[in-house]
Amino acid sequence: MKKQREKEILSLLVDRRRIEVTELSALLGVSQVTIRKDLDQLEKMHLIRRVHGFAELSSEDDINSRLAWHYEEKTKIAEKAAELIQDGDTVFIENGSCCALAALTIARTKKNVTIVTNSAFIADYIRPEANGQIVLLGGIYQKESQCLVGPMIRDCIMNYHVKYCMIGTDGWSEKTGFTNKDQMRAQAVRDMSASAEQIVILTESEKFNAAGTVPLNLSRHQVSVLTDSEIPDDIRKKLTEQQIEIITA
Amino acid sequence: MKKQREKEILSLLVDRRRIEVTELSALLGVSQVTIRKDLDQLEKMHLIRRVHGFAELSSEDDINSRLAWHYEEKTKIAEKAAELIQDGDTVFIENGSCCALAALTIARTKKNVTIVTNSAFIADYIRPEANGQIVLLGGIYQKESQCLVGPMIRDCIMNYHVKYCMIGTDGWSEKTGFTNKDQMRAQAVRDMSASAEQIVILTESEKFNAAGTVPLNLSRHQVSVLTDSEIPDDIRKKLTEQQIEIITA
DNA sequence: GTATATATGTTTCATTCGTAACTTTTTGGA
DNA sequence: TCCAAAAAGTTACGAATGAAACATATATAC
Repeated sequence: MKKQREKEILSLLVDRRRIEVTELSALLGVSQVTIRKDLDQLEKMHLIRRVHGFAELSSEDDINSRLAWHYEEKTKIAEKAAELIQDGDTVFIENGSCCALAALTIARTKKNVTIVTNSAFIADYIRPEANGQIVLLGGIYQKESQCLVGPMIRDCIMNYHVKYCMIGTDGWSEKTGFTNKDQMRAQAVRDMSASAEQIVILTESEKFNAAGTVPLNLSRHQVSVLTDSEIPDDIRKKLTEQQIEIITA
Repeated sequence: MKKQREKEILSLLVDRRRIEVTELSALLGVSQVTIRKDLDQLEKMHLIRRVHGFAELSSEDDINSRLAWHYEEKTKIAEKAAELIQDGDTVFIENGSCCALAALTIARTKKNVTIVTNSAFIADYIRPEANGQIVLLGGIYQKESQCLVGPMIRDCIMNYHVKYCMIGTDGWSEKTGFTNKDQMRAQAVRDMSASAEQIVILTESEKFNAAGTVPLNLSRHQVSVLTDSEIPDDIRKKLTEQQIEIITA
């Protein structure tokens, strides 16, 4: 299968954080030159960083390194998300690795789409590819996540009303619904959602295993979940009972 | 003199964009290893990028590469700018290479300073060093300059009122005053200035040689210029006649 | 003034790097 | 089914790299 080896390299890196070129070459049974070409590719996609003799994941809690985890599923989810968008649309995209990939896919495949986001990471990430407008919402800059939070978000978002707001999550449970790690970011999500007709949650099915700490409380909105096909049937059933639409990529 | 050689490397790079390690070594009469150590240093400062066998400036119209040009003067100007700020202050900083250095210097040397900026570049640039808060103003994201413009800036800035607003410029003449290349960014400067008591323009004296295309029209504000000591006497005189204070670094 | 540390620069060497030319595998028509 | 073009992988090699051990200059303390 195409790119199979690149995925293996990624999952090895997710485990080990740092591997020598020589070791990769031995492990995967191909020449070092081949490995280097793969690594060059992965570096172009910002998934890894190269140093003399090694390859390593970008940096600890960077979105880039989170992208390496379950990259294939995320790619599929992002492609499906892009299908929701038409040329010329405006869409809200919140912070998170799935969202970043979705934004990139939209920027690459659609024409003249305005992407409104509270993520400085995403703005920079799609910068080289975007042909439409990028709008960054103002706020307090969270240094680790590179996203913007705080009351300014609400002031900024009032200038817009859109159909789709794409958001990430770090967990789910039947009681809490979708969750998040951070109060400030959760509030940013709510503020952005308030000016959108429909919330689309982008997440790998694995996240359904456990809930995070801060419930997003999105119950008043029309919510869809866009996830991979591995989502278990029982969870699928529970989500449907809660009037949440499920789209699988 | 300390770091003399690094400066020479920089100015060579500004001319040529791309030089081999071997050539640098021959030109400056030191070993390749020494050159490599210098280049490692410069890369740490984000002034250059290294590729196998070469060193090159970051990328064409990136702020990083503009930093390499007159780096020494800019450093001095940035240090002087930082002296204006006290621990705990809030300061506006606009986009531009001098401003980026000033923001970095403030972040490094002051405690708990809130930096409010319309430059996503600066937010990211000072991210690792900042101990205080960074606030990014919302707006349309200009892809090349990574700064934010448009009417949203005004909405965001209304939440603040500060003493100093630090801005860059690309030129000056007696008739136009300070200028800029871009209407949108000029308006962002005006909007930010409106909530500040004093405008501080950070610029190398070289910029006084010619005016750009878009006048900033700052005449209603108290304006200071922070520049290097090479500013010619006649210009110094003209600025003083226009009630513009001159601070030399 | 001398000794001790610290920064700067050099030499050497095994290892890694990118490029080019060549081989194998996949792909997509006729 | 077969063939040509494109993609993926390999081999080979000179040049560039980082690390370590050593040398020299500069600063700091006593």
